Amino acid sequence: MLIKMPELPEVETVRKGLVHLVKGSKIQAVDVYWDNIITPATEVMQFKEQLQGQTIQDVKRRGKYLIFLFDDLAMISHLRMEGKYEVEETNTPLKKHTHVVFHLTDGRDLRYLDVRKFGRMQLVPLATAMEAGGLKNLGPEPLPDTFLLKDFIAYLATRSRPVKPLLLEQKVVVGLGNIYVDEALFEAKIHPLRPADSLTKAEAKKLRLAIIDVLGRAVEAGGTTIRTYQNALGEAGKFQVALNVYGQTGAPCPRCGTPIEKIKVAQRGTHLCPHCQKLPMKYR
DNA sequence: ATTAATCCCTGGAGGC
DNA sequence: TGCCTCCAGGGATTAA
Repeated sequence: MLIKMPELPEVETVRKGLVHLVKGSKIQAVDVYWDNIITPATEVMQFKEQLQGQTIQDVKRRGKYLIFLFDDLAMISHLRMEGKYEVEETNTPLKKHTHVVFHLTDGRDLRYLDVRKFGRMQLVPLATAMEAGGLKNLGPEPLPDTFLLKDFIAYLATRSRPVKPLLLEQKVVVGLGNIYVDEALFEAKIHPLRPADSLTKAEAKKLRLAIIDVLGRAVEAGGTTIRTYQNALGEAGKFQVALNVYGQTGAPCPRCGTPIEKIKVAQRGTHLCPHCQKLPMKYR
């Protein structure tokens, strides 16, 4: 099973690679080949002009977002499904699906590639960079000290919608994508369609630990298996984490042997074990 | 205010 | 082989 989309663990690996390769580099000029990558797309000119002469002071991460800190402003970048960064000598031919090129003053380019063109970049003020744009209203990072059980329980109690789409909102906690949310719900033995406010405290406790565990293990794997920072940053699919349910339709559940089922939940493919993750009749 | 639906995109898979 | 249709999905936006 190849993991294609950059989840939080890969974004963190990309961030480290960017720091390693382009921190301290100065932008000479920017080329944009697909305006909709830039938010708002009507301000591509300003985007190019404002970045000219700026030095990359640091690269941060919040949830699945990257935040480039420059001298006078910041850039929020989301890779969405298939976005990736590469560093190449500026005379190297552009690969297909290259949409934004940051020409650096040292003869290299930082290039953004994205087959689906779903990724986005947005310039924001430096002072409020970590709360701007899509970073507004984000939930806590999926760590024991920031993702607190009491807050999780309180949040769940206020929502009646199914727990899976709630977790994908990035509001109760950040970092879960369609893959790891299925894995976390399986680990906690909770059906994706369970109304959030129907979870017991014991279930919330298990689910919180499962989320922290699944993403934490993936971060570790993502940090160890991407081989090089030489030029390809965050080339997707390099890390392998044992997936129990995602993409395992029909395969035996690792816990009980029941065939894994695939259903639709809020327009998303959803994998689960019908024996381990039971849904009471009243919620069907 | 909450929640569901729509949209953005392309490549790959499956049908014929 | 080639053409067609359908599907995948994060999050912003729009509708209900």
